[in-house]
Amino acid sequence: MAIKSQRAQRRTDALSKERIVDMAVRILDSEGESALTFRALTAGLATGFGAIYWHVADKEELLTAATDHVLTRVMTGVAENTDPREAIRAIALAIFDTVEMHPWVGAQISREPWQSTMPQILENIVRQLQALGLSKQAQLSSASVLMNYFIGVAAQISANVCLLSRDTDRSALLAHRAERVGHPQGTYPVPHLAAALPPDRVNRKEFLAGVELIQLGIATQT
Amino acid sequence: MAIKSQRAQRRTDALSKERIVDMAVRILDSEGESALTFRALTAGLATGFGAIYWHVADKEELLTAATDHVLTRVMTGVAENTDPREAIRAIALAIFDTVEMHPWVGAQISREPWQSTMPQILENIVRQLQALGLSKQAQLSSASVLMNYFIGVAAQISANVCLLSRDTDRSALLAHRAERVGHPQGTYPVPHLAAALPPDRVNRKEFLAGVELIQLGIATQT
DNA sequence: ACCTGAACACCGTTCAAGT
DNA sequence: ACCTGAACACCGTTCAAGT
Repeated sequence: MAIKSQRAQRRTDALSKERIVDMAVRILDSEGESALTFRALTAGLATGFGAIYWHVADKEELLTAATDHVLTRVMTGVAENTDPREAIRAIALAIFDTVEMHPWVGAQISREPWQSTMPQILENIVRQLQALGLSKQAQLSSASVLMNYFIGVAAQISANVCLLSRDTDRSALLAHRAERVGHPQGTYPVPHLAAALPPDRVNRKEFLAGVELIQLGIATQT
Repeated sequence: MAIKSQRAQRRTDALSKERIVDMAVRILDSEGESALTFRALTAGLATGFGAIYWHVADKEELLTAATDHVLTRVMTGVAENTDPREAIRAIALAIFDTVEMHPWVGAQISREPWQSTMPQILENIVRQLQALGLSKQAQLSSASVLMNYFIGVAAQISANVCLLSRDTDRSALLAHRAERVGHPQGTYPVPHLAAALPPDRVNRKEFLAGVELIQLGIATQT
């Protein structure tokens, strides 16, 4: 009933960029990146192509807006007035959890790293590094390592989710992997390691261990 | 003349996966990722679609094969019997230079990190970390940080090259960036930093500084 | 076994036309 | 100003047909 009255309203409430982005995020979350087409959008919003293109220039702009929307909501308020090391840890975890909840964000981050919210996150990290008393030079390389580590992990998570959703079962994926890994160069010293290390689901604990390793490196710069 | 005789031969020398991959690499290098279509391939090889699909299953397989081809050639012989720290440095530089020479490799690496040659590189890195005497646990997180840093940088390089080739001139790109960065959250403490840090061309020196920072972190684990 | 090329399904995007 | 939807250009992929 509530739905029906909303449907009746649908010509009353104007189409806005916000509503388009909301629908895009809903589609991306529920059916994955390949399901976000302009046709699916027009169907979900009950409009035509032109209506969407009136509010949004591109599919690219739509994707960055969606990423922006999800990331900013998570990043606001994170890392307020705590210890810099803790703040960096909190930022890292916020990114990790977001990408694991919305894998398409990971792909988008690695595709266009400096659009959307990423510059703000970078700036936040730099502020923490400043608080640690690092030199400008050390700030630069430290921030670069942290950001690129995040981007790399994000890309990996979304890639793994993509593979998992395509191949129906795990065993097929692993067989597929072993097959591709096994052959290429003749002798292959530690195949079990290479087959085991690329984790199907990047571990939160492992991710944090990486962050802490980087922080150890940063600590030597203070 | 040499070309003509080669053209006459074209039905004599069989189409092979290797020749297809070679042509793919040539197209990717000269005209970028968006230019690699099956139509361009058939035109370049003077065949039909079916001929290509006979040797190659997918566009995905074609891209991983192309990445494989470029990466293995660079990685073979790198880091033979030197100091582990030097070896890791050499691996890092090899990846960096490859991606800068073939930006599409960067995109592919971040899209499918564990197909193609990446597992071998990972395995090589783990061997170096083993030589440093790290514990299994430390090997894991150290290798993860290094690999993901590489993947993140690779993604960034290819993204920047994409942007640069799309926007004709640099100033337009920077203005575009400043516009997107300036607004989003009201106050924005260090805007010049955020505008300056995302480097249009990721610096080799900065990249190496990051590697060394990570190595400092690794050194605390020994 | 290996190759050809018309045909199919499906994209993003445009644009004349409506309100 | 804002919306509609047919139409366009361009993909990856298939497949009946050839050699």
